[in-house]
Amino acid sequence: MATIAVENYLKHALLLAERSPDGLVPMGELASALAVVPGTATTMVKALADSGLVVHEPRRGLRLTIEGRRVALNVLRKHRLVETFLVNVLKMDWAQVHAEAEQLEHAISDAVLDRLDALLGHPAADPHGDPIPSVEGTLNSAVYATLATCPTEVSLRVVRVTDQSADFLTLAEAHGLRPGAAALVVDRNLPAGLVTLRRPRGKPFALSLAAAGRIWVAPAEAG
Amino acid sequence: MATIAVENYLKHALLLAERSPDGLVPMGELASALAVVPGTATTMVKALADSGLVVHEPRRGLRLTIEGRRVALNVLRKHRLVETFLVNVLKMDWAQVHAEAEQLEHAISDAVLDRLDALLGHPAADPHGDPIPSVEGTLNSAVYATLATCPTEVSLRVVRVTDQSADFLTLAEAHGLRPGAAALVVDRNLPAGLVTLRRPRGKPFALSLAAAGRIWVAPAEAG
DNA sequence: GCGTTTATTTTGATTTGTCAAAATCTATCC
DNA sequence: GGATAGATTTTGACAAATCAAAATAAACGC
Repeated sequence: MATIAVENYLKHALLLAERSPDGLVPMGELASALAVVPGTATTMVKALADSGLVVHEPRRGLRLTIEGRRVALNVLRKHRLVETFLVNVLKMDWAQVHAEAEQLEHAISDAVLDRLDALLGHPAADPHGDPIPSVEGTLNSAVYATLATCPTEVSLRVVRVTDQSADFLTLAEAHGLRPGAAALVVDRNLPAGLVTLRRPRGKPFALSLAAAGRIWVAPAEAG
Repeated sequence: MATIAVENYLKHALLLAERSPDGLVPMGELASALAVVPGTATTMVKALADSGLVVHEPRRGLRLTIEGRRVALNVLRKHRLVETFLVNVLKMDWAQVHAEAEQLEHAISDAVLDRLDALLGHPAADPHGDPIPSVEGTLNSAVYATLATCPTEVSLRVVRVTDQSADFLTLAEAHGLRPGAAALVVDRNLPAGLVTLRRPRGKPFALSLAAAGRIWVAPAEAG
């Protein structure tokens, strides 16, 4: 079995690879995602390469192998199903559950995972809207517009909030910006870096462009 | 926070201390409970003593300090509540859940623990009948008779099955010997090392004295 | 009471994952 | 085309947890 450290390296490598067009993950990015100095990442990546979980391209970065990706998806599936369980069943605050799931994702067996998945009704996404990898190992990575890029004055539905920090999630919650929520961009002021939003029956409020870019949306009528 | 290894040492020290009249746990017993070579246990116990979690009495054994006992009870509470959750909510096999809980007990936070406890209705014992320590840190350690020691031809109720091995639990399950089940000792043949039992509307069957000694019982009418 | 058995402790080595800091590439910029 | 800034790798060290095997202490038997 992969150790906790190995699972974490692979999980973060997957998340970074998904956001890179060619699947190549630079060492430095991996190191800072893991809060580790670059040299540590190099050492570990070489060990992972020896185990056939990644391919190390010296001075360029790393790529997950099929096997490495399989392990990473399994960890990510555990993480997101655990988050869903914590929010939907234990009624915990969605701003806290990321930290909890960081621990539990390494302790939960595949057998428990399957039961949990069934209990939750095989959800497609976690409470933040992050897609849950299927048992077969596919990850829905559809790309949506964000509040920073979508058309204005059009009815929207929040589909995903891509920030795990408790502070940001608490802020989003305070404005009702959870996946499924309806919203509308009233105005976007690029020079000022501000986006003005309105929720049904709510007052308009502003968000920074950076924050708006972390909230993914779809047209209100879409499934 | 205590590491996983530290939590395991303390948990096993507590379980062994409970079964020792003076609370002194010999090194060898601790080492074999942890499946570790004796020298390793010595090294670790000295480190635990430096942290104030145990008192090391050289060549005699160790004792938990108040603080060590507090940590151990917290781990044990997590273990047993997790087992209860796995059986009662996820409907897992009671023979498997011990192994699952061994991992989860180190990954679950106190916040999750509290929610779980509430969800389960603050149970007093896990599916094996092992008492669940309270949040305040008290452990009900009432001593019961076992099928190896109780009177014969008297109606009984199983209260606890003190063996974590999957094989033993599967056997007990096959005979319906779960906590709460009614049973009666038909005969006890000490020279042969055999106990003959009967369950309501069931055929008599035999168990070894060793196995019978792991099944705790109370008179049927008792609460 | 003295030797033998048994438990415990010591010693030296190993594995895993980490950091600090020096060395080494690579890309780019006039 | 050579200096330089940036990222990456190397090197040496360390902490945690472990094992193997030698050394030591305690208990027991007769």
